[in-house]
Amino acid sequence: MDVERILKTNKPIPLKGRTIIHLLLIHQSITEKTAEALKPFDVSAQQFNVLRILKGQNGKPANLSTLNDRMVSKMSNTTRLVDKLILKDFVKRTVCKENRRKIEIYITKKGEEELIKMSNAMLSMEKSLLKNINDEDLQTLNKVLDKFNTDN
Amino acid sequence: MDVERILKTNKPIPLKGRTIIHLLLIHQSITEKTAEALKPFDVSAQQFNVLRILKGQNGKPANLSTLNDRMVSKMSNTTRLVDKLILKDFVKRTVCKENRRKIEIYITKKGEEELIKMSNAMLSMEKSLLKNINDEDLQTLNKVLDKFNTDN
DNA sequence: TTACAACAATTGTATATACAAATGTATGTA
DNA sequence: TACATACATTTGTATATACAATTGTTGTAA
Repeated sequence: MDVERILKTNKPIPLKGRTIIHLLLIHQSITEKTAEALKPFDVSAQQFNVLRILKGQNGKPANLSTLNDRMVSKMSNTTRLVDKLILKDFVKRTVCKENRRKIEIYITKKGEEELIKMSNAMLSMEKSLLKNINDEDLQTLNKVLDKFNTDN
Repeated sequence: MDVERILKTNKPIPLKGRTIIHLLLIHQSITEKTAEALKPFDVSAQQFNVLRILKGQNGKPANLSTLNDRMVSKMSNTTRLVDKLILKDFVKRTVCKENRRKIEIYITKKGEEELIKMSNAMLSMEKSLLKNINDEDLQTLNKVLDKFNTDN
């Protein structure tokens, strides 16, 4: 990942700017590789994420707000995202008895089975992406990333 | 940026996976802050990027393929992206005399003036985002990021 | 009990992006 | 010259995402 080569420039890039660009380029790469890894299962990264969250519920249902809290995406998408997972028979949706405003979403047997395969594909993707980075470097990386100021 | 808190989980996340998620969360943050910084100028991050590339040409025009090489985005968008910049009178587009297949794109005076303001906004955004990270950490970060395996 | 605010999810619409096909131009070659 | 091929950009279409407005439900204060 040689930032200067990718941007096809010969003048040095300021450290802060270079860092940001570097992160954007790596994100680009992660996104592409994720899409590729999940392609055989016909799900998007976000759909995979929803399935993973539902799995983490250990049988308990999650409603849309909960899903949304644990995701990056916006609320309006979550409904349609779940719609697509229902079409694939990966999740079920029912109205919450206690509070009819809420929707409860469960992962199905089929969804769980597919999720296992997806997770394996994702793991080998991650392994490949990080194959040149040892655990010590990863620790260091995470430590620096922790320092990012992500609040406004 | 406490990954576990954001994902609202109490079980530890594997190092590799945590790193990927960490990067995705930071990207999310960069994207949001960038959009916010550029909002007063009514340009998207990609439009800003195009202007910056054109500025870097030092008066020489760039054609669409060149722009595309230096960008992350896909070719089909570049035409429409430039369309929008033309509407704002930030760039000009002419057919190349030597090779009528090619399109030459220049930044306008107005585009350059706005670009300076945009760049300042972006700089202070970057400064704010990285305010807790010193130069040594940034160097370390870049060194580890260099090790990412971004080829297929 | 009614009226109103808050909540949870959905829908509409505009904009952005991705992928494939189409258009117009140039080049090589038989 | 005529043809096929490659090049550079554009267009069409499907899908994704963002933002605002809407629907249906619940809680609560007068």
